[in-house]
Amino acid sequence: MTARARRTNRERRGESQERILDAAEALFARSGFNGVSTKDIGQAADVDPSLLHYYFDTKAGLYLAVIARRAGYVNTVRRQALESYAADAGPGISVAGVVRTYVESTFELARQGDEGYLSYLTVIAQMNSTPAGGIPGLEGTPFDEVVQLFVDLLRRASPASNDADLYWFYHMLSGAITLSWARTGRIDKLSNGQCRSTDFEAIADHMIAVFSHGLDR
Amino acid sequence: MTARARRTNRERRGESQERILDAAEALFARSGFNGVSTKDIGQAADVDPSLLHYYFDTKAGLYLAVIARRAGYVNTVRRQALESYAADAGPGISVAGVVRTYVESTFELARQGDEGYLSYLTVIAQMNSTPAGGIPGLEGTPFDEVVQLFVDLLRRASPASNDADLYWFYHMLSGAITLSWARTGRIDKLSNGQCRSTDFEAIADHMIAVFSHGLDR
DNA sequence: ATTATCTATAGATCTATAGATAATGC
DNA sequence: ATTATCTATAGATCTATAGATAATGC
Repeated sequence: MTARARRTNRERRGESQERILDAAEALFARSGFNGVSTKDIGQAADVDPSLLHYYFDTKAGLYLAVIARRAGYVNTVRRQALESYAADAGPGISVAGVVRTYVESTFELARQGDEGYLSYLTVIAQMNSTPAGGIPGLEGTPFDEVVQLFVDLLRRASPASNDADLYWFYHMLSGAITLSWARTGRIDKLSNGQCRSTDFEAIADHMIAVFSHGLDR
Repeated sequence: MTARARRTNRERRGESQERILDAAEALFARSGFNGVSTKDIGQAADVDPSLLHYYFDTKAGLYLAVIARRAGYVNTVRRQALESYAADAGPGISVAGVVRTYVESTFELARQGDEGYLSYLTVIAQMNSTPAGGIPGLEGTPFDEVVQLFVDLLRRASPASNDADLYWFYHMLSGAITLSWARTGRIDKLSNGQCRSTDFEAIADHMIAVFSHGLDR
C-alpha cells in the first residue's frame, strides 16, 4: 500500500475546487442549472456533496463560480484581438474586419476542442438565453465590457449607423454565437449531415460571411 | 348564490386543459422545464396538480403538449407566407425577399403582443437552445418541415450557394430569432435603453437588414 | 354509467447544515 | 491549531398514483 503523497492544504483546496467546478460545468452544460443536483455533482467530482457548500456556499454560488472561472480568459483573448486589429487597421477599419476579429477570437478556443471549455460555452449559451435575473447574482453578463469595445469599433467602422443599429447588429450576432455554443445537434439532423454542430471552423467561416454581407457574394 | 352554469363534459375537459396549458406555458417560459413544479402549475391554473396527470400523464407530456398546441398555427402562417411570396415573385425571387417573408411572418404574431403567444415563443427559444433529446419525445422540432421549405426557396434565390451554405445561413438566422424570442432583457441594459427586447418591430426590421446585406447600406 | 376532479399519500429526491473525523500547519 | 473532508440528518420539496367524490350523460 503506497503512502499517499503529502499535499499542502492550498493544493488540496485548489484541486478539490477544480474537480467540483469541472464536474459542475459538464453537468450544468448537459442539463441546466435546475436539471442537476448537488449530489450528481459531488458524485461526478468524486467528493461528498457537502463539500460544494463548504467551498461555494450554495448551488447558485457554484454556478456563478463556474461562469466566473473562465470569463477573464475569454475577455482577455477577445480584447487583445480587437485592440490589435484596431491598431493594425487604423483608418481602414471595416465592419467585416471587426466581425472577423470578434468571431475568430471567440471560436479559436472552441476549435481546439478542450471538452471543459466547450461545456463552459454551452453553460454561457444557456445563461444568455435565460431571462436576466433567473439566477440571483447574475444580472449583467461578465462579458459586457468587451462587448462595448466591440460596439465601439463597429461604430468607428460604420459611422452612418446609429446606436440602435449597432446594438441590434450585436444582438443578431450574439444570437448566432449563442446557438452555436449550445451545440444542440439540430442543424445536423436538419441538414441531413451537411452541417455538424461541432464544426466550429465552418461555423466561424459562415458566421463571418453572413454578418459581413449576407448570403450572397 | 348563483347556480353554476351547466357545462358539458366536453367543455369542462377543454377548458381545464386550456387553463393548464396556459399556466404551464407561462411558467415554463419564466423558469424552464426543471424550474417549475406540477404544484406551481396546478396553483396557477387553479386546479389540483393531479389533474395534470389525468390529462397529460407526465410533466414531460404536458411540456410536449404546450409545444404542440400552437405549432400547427405557426407552421401554417409561415408556410402560407412563403408560398404566396414564391408565387408572386416568380423568377424574381431573392434572398432578401425570402428572408423578409420568413422573418415577418414569424414576428407578425409576436407584434400583436398576446402574452400567451409571447410565452410560447420563449418556451420554443429554450427548446431550441437545449441539447436535442433533453426532453424525451422531443428529438426533432415541429417546425422542421417549414424550415425545409424556407431553405428550398433560399436555394432557388441563391443558386450559387451549396447546401452547407444554406443550412448555416438558416442556423445563424435561427440563432438571432431564438435569442429574440427569449426576451432576456440583456440588450436593453447593454444598449442603455436604446434597444428594447420587447420591440419586435425593430427586431424584425434589423434582422431583415442584417441577413440581407449585413450592417452597411 | 361514465367522466372530471379532488383527497391523501407513497416514495423518492433535494438543498443545506451541524457536528465528527482526518489531514496539514507549525 | 487550523483547515479539509465526511457522516448523518432535518425539513422541504417533488412526481405520480390509488381511490374517493362530484358532475355530466342518457
